[in-house]
Amino acid sequence: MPTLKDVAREANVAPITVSRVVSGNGYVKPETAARVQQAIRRLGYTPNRAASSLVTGRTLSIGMVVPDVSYPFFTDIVLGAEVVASEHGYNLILCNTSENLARELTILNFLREARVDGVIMCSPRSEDTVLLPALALHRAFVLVNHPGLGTLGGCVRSNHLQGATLAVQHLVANARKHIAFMCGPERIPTAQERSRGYVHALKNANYPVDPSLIVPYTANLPAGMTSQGEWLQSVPAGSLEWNRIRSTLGSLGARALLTARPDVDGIICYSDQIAVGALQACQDLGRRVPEDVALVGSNDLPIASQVTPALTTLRIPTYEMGASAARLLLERLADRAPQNEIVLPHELIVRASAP
Amino acid sequence: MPTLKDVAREANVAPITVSRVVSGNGYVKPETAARVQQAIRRLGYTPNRAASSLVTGRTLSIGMVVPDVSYPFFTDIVLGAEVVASEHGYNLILCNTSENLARELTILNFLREARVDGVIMCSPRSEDTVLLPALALHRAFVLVNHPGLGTLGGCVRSNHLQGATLAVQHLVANARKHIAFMCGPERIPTAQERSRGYVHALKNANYPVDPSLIVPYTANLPAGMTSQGEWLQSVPAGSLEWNRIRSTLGSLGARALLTARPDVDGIICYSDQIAVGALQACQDLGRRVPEDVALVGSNDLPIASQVTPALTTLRIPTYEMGASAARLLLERLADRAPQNEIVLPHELIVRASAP
DNA sequence: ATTTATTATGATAACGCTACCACAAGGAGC
DNA sequence: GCTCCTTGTGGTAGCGTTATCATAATAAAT
Repeated sequence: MPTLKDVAREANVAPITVSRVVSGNGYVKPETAARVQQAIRRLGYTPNRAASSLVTGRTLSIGMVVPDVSYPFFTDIVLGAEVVASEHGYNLILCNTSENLARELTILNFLREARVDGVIMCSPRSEDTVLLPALALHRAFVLVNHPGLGTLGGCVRSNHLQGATLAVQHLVANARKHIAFMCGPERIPTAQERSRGYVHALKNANYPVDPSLIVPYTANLPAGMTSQGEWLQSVPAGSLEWNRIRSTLGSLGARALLTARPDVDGIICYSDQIAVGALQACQDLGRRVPEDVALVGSNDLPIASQVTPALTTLRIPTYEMGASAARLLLERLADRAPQNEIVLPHELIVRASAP
Repeated sequence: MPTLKDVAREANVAPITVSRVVSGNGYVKPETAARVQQAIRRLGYTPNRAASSLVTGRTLSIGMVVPDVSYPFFTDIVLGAEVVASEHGYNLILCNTSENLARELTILNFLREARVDGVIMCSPRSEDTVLLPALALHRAFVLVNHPGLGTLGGCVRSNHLQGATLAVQHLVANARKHIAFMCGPERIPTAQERSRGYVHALKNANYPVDPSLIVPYTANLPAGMTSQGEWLQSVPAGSLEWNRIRSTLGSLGARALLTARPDVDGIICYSDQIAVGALQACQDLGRRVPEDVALVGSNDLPIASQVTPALTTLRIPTYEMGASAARLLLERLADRAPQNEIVLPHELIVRASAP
């Protein structure tokens, strides 16, 4: 593979001149530049980023860590971050933790070996006391949907209390009397906040908070399993299976809920997949949606608009969150006095499942 | 950030000795190694891959190019490739073309700058005459679902004729008389092969091949657009919207088909998303599925089992395809006499939409 | 005419790591 | 004794690039 030196020889200039032409820094006479460009094309020269970043100390790349790229919610965040990053000449190194706790640290270490300029991390599940030191080893980092790690890094999150309030008030305005909530995986900060948001919103609406209307996520795992992660690891690898698991949990949970509490006439779910499962449970049990039970999902996944009846759901500005995370990180890399936290609002998308 | 030299000084050895401890190559006395390990931990040393690969000429990384990471079909392929790659000490650099033709070449060039050891490319859409030279610049490459680029690279694909035959014969056995096919995007090799597979399978079953039963993909694009790609680029970025577009196309196409040919009693679709759209069209037009119209999708996406009625669909061994692609690439990198092509079979998953 | 700034090019020395060669100590085999 | 092999350690050079300083020619300002 041709090097900068080869090009220099071919164009009869010093290597440094070729470097200037390629990087666009420094003065080069137009004719000289043209001669160099020609040599580059003739030899098929492509610069070596490794060598370059060795000298400059910057890789112009950002580590992006997500639990599951295939989950459209994260895909959109990645997309937003990627657009902003590439506008500034950075590219993303996309890393999948596969919802696997240990992999979070492995990946952070890998990104350190790659000497990425910064890290954007989505919904980490590791203990903060383990995670923070590992993150702090990086030049800069931004967390998405994981508040409370101080000012060492930035944070972008959506307003779960406001979102939950939208959902609860929609059902209240619909004259629903017994509004249940189906929780997400306990370890995930987002899931915790949505649960809290539901409780707050109910209180604000002067509804009693009845524990029997709150369905914990792990309540319906197969015998012997204590977390969703465990279940996910147990199936032959593959995200196709994972989606089924998520919705199966919703189905089991809703069935138990509706059997124990037949008076429930509204269910707010941590995710659209859980809502899809709940929808199936309703159909199995002969409850009409939305007449008997109103259903609200979250994240506005593609599936939300594809099931019948289509799901009313909370849309989170995922693309904007990714873009904001990248902007926050770039500010930190530039050592500009950075904003620490950005909070974005949810939006209620009203469809047939809760009109 | 501490370097190998710093560790060497701390442990009172030569830099090269530290290198040997880290890489595990060469002889080091156990006590020396322990002292070095201690120094590494004390300083928080992490090796610099850029520097290392500059010397060794290998990055131990593989470029993986896919049109859309969020599409579960590709996610699974990526997963398979990743597992095999990491078993051999390689990691994947995941790149998204966003179904964008120009980005295929941009990305191949980026991967060259990164000096990846090889490239796995999924369903490229660029012209072969443009793509092949760009791929040939890499040390080794493997194409997934894109046959016919000779022996310069490897190829992994699924057997579309066999798959189509499964689907057609299933409907024939079900006494369906007028079996239609809804095509995928014309440019995509996979779509072309599935269309060909359908025609072959019909012929083999002694069914007439009626052009009015073949619904081209672009027939139902909005006015002024000539390709799906164009439509995808036109919406505000984001894969969520894309999924809706894919299924909308299916809905429009099926509606036109069923209006023009009311006698159609079976539809085979290029993808599950198109099938979901077709399902909606059937419901809108008052056709019962599967009584009046049997529906077969493809790829066994999560949505296939989540709609009502659940979709009969062709499952493609995606995980295995990714794993095979990685194995093929690693063989090529090791200069072992490599297999050129691996063809994997489809499997028919029978559900309610075509029992 | 002299100073100052701008344009244009190059020589040299790193960046952090490993390949290659060299050397030495110890044991095995003749 | 000698050769040969294994084990253990280090010196030196170089991978492909850019930062830094140096030099020179031209242009602009005094």
